[in-house]
Amino acid sequence: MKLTQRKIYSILKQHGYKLTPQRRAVVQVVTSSSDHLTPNDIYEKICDIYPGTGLVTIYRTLEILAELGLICEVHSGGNCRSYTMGSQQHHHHLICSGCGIVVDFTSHYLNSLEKNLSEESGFRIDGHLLEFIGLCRKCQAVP
Amino acid sequence: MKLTQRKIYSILKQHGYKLTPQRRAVVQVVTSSSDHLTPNDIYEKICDIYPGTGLVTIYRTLEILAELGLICEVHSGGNCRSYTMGSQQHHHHLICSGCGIVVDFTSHYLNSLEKNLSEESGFRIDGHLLEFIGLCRKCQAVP
DNA sequence: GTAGGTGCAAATCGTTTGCAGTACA
DNA sequence: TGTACTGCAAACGATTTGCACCTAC
Repeated sequence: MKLTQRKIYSILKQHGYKLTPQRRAVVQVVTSSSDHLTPNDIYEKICDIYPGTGLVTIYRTLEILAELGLICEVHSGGNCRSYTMGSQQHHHHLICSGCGIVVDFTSHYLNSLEKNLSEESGFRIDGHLLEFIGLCRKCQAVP
Repeated sequence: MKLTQRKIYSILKQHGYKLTPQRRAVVQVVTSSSDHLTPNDIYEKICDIYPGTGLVTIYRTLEILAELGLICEVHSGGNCRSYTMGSQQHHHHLICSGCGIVVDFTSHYLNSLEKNLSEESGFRIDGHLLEFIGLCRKCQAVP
């Protein structure tokens, strides 16, 4: 299930958030890229769409989108966070530390692991974060 | 293979690094804790061992140790990095969003998942990050 | 003796917050 | 109209850098 811009707009509205041009711009940028984007990447791209938008607004919008599960946060090793489109289907990331490319994958392993853990620990598990870091085929070739 | 302090010292020497008391102190702190430590955690612990050591030196020492693969960097979601002894015994965290308690666990699921992923994607996988977020038994009881 | 290591302070980077003005519903 | 949203600037915390002094080898 892929989230269209329209769908995101309506979800935002449903939750009582106003639809400002800045928010539209952020949504547009995020949905139109399959890469993971740092707030700064988004900021730069937004200069073309809706100039004058502040970086602060982008941070605040990303926070909302992440909270609603419309995008997901990626911790790609470095010191800055980045975001990528979230299909509502739970997925995980395989990140290349060389070029930064992100490969999504899903795994049924996690479901059973989560169930076991929950039973053993008594936790009510709400979510998880799984990321693999490595080098993609291309970057392995380049020294 | 478990890394002793002595072994780490000799590896440092082999690579042309000098053995200063500050570096010894960092190694001592890191090897004597099985937890994940932020540079600041280490800084505080070092006050007892070798007071006067600067936070800067800790950063620089950690960088060296990480580069030599003697410790490994952990990105526990938040905005600050932390380090842990690099044993090949990978473990993961189950974190309560209520009280913040952290439960460690290991999983053999991950090994097979990593292997599959590596084969399918062509990535050389160097590490991973797995965290579950939820509510522990106690926090579920308290509204 | 010398190159490498240290500590301080200041710079830097990513992110957050306070606040006054603005615009969506 | 009123509340939520925006943008600026300044605050903030983690990390890095410049530089003069120090110390392990």
